[in-house]
Amino acid sequence: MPVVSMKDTIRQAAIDLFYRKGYFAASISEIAAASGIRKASLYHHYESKEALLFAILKETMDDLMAHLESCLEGIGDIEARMRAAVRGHVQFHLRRQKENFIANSELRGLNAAHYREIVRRRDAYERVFQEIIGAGRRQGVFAPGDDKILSYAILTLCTAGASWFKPDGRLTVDEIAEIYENFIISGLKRAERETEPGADVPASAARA
Amino acid sequence: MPVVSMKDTIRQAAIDLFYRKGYFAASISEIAAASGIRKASLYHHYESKEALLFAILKETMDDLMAHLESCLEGIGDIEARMRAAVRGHVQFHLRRQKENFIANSELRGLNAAHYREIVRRRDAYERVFQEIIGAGRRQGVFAPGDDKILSYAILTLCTAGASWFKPDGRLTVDEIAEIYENFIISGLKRAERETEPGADVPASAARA
DNA sequence: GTCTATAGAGTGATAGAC
DNA sequence: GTCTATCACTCTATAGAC
Repeated sequence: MPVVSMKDTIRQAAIDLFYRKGYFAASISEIAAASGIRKASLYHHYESKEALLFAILKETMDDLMAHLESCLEGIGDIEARMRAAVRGHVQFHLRRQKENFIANSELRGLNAAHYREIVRRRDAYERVFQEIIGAGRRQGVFAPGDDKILSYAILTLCTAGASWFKPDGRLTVDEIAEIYENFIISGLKRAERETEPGADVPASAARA
Repeated sequence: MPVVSMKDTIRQAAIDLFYRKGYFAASISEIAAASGIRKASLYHHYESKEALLFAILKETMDDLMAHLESCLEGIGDIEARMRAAVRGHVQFHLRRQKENFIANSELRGLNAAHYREIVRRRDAYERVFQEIIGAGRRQGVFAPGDDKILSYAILTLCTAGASWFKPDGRLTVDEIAEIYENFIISGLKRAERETEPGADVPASAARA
């Protein structure tokens, strides 16, 4: 048995090319060449280009959820749970930068059935954050706000880190995670308190 | 003179298709068809597909910067400046959703010279935010932090709003802008204060 | 300013030998 | 499991008539 299978070699080559050029701009020929085989041989391992994209996205989403669950295990306090969730999210995105970038930008390359499968996983992941935000809000730990919008805000904030992060740059993964952690906890605790003290914000309260 | 020129019609068709399918997945034929002409005629108005993309991105970035400057005009107070900048950024991104989405995801479609031109504009825009953050930090209005990382955080946070916002949805542009405004001001004021009271955070202060 | 026609290259995918 | 050869198609872009 080889140290890494050709299937994994192709996967890695595809991740690299999809990240650098985008799914549509990267060709099967290029992926095959980067894997050291001809393009016809690639079809022995993956039945289509779209299947290769789906395999990458599916594994990334499953690993992301597993990582979140392991980060939250045994933690009860709401603020601690949010800190752990944010830290885990940032860590995963910075450590597996390319795959996560693809997972956030190349969903259009999937067929309808595969698209639904990935979105279902993404929704389940977001729901974990929404539940923590909602629980914190009900306990009075976090200020009133819109759970969904705040969850999108938090997740995209951390996810975006993956687009500028350089592994050998000025800051480490943990330093960046800590900056985000504090920024988010502060934002959640005080957001809107000054304008709507103690009350939930009605969606209809439009400003002029 | 027609109400809208063919050049503008093509531009709008391209914005719509680049937004929905991505730059590489959208073809010149489709853009021409959506504009009511044949593909050969399109080349009378734009010399290449890449030139069409560049025209869209350049105008979007110029308008974005002009909008920011008009939002900040005559405002001196740092917190008020940050609030105005965030509000302006969110407004522009939600009101011109498609163009901004393209500007944040299709830079890879540009040639080297055009890429540099757009990045130069983006950097100038980010610098306005970094200057406000830095001034606030020095005045003690904002907590110590890393100006660049915080500016990326703030901008991507608001930009991301454009990816889920629906113009006829539950919340208005101004409601969303206000949520972000408060979240960000809270995050800036207290971020890291608890862990590093009163001191600037050295980049080398790694956590275990 | 728009058209038809086409050049020239590259695409994802398949057939079948080894 | 990898190869060569090829299919059927699409792509961006150009030539030249009207």
